[in-house]
Amino acid sequence: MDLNTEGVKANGRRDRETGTLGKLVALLDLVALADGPMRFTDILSLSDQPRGTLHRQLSHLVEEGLLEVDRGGRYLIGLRLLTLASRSWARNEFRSVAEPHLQRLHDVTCETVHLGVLHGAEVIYLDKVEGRQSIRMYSQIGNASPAYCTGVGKAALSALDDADLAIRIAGIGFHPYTEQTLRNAGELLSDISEVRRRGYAFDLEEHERGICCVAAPIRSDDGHMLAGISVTGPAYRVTPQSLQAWAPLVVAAADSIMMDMRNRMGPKR
Amino acid sequence: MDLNTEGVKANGRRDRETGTLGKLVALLDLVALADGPMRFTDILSLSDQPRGTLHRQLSHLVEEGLLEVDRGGRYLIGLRLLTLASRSWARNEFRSVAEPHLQRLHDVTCETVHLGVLHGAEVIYLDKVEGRQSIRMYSQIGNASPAYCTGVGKAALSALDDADLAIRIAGIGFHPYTEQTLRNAGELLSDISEVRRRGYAFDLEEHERGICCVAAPIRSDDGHMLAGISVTGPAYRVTPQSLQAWAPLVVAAADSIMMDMRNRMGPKR
DNA sequence: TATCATGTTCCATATAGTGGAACAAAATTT
DNA sequence: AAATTTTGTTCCACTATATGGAACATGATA
Repeated sequence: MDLNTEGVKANGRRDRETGTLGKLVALLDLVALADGPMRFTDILSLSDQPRGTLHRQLSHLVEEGLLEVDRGGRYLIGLRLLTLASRSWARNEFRSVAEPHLQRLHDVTCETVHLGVLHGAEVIYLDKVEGRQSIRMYSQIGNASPAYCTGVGKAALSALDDADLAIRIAGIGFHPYTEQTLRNAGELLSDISEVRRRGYAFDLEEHERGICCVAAPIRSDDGHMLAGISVTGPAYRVTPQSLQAWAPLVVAAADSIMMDMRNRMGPKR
Repeated sequence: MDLNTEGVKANGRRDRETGTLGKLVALLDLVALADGPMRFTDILSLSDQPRGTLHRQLSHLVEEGLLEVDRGGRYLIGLRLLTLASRSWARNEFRSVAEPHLQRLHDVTCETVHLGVLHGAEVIYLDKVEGRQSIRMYSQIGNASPAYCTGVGKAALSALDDADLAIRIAGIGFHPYTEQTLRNAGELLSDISEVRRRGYAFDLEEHERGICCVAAPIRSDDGHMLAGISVTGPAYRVTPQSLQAWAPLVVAAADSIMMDMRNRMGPKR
């Protein structure tokens, strides 16, 4: 994980777009973040490129399949990205090691189970096992959320040493998603010391109203990668008591995943 | 969809890597296709770049989060791609329109339902609804498969006009995945005329032994995008008779998706 | 038809990528 | 332990590629 702070915001996104690639990726991001296809002029006003330049950049991205153009000449993210990403996901060792454990955790709790990795001060969800009962909700996989208001995020942060923690927390812009959202570094730090003490983290409607979870951290042996798993459910069904009851199970599953990873890594490949 | 054939192979992948971006994307592809993390030298031997150049290219990709380096200095696809791709997936209008129909089809058949779009001569799977009974298999989403040996692919191809069809079929390299795989353009064309006649396609273990499906084509109103849906199951459970019985349902679902798309698109946004 | 907004192409210039070679660091052999 | 090979990183003159202003299209609106 990258500890270099210069030019990198707390959310992990780059600041100064350097080089040809940087500019193109920034464009990709711009289009991906929009909530629909964008017309040339929309992009023009958001990027600060001259028209000729922008036009060529977009053309190149389209040529490579990273962007697509719909019949209205509007740009949207291309399927090539989906293909690239899916391969990486399918072959991700961490994810595949964790999978059976997530499944088991789901079988016991009957609630949604998440696996996420820490990236800067964000959590990126790598996998989830959904409750059969729930309607199929917006797929979380690949989604990046702030670490400070998610169970997985706080669990993962709790596994950092203080120096590293301080660096990552430094640049967080605390956004009050709900009334329960932690409001500043102080609140986050004290929550994290709680998490360290007991070994698991809660998210009690801190990111989204009506959504709660328990989460436990996963340390890779070398501390190079931090992750977490969580059991999540709607507040009307999942009480603090049930979360509390599940905590040991979540911690145990996290530990098992750690063990499996160590064993898998062991026979130096 | 791109009808330009020069420099584009039948499988849809580009031939001549032009420009800075092209070379970098080719590298990404190379790493994504490998079945594990790659060391610098591995990549060096596969790409035909000089060492200095390759090193800088990789560094740039890593800087942008498109690649990552593990503790052993090996390269693998970065999570940034997953995040980008997931956004595109979640906001894909086609996918979201189709979703309830896929779900319904699954509820009736209790087998796996797929949605895929045609891209050149490949099918890219956009969504799937899995059987509860089956173990969670390798996720197909984002995966690209040859059109000529998949139900969705043949269904989508059948919706093309002859000229377009000829162009796409021209460069296909027919690979005999199983004994049932169509072996050449002639076999494919005659199969497709069958599909056109009856309105739906079968895949009887043509791509993977023991896997069968029925599929129906989805035409977007302007013919700009072609897709298909299928109901897939293991041969021991799914007989040709059950496939035959499901065919009208699949066709009906495909038609409904088309209608919904048309309505959604209608109010010119 | 005239006008304005939007999208595309061109080309001299500046910039960023290139690749050979030299350097550094491990891993392996002697 | 020294020598050798294999692997990874840095440097810099050179050149391919991206840049961006302006001119050219296209299409929508008045």
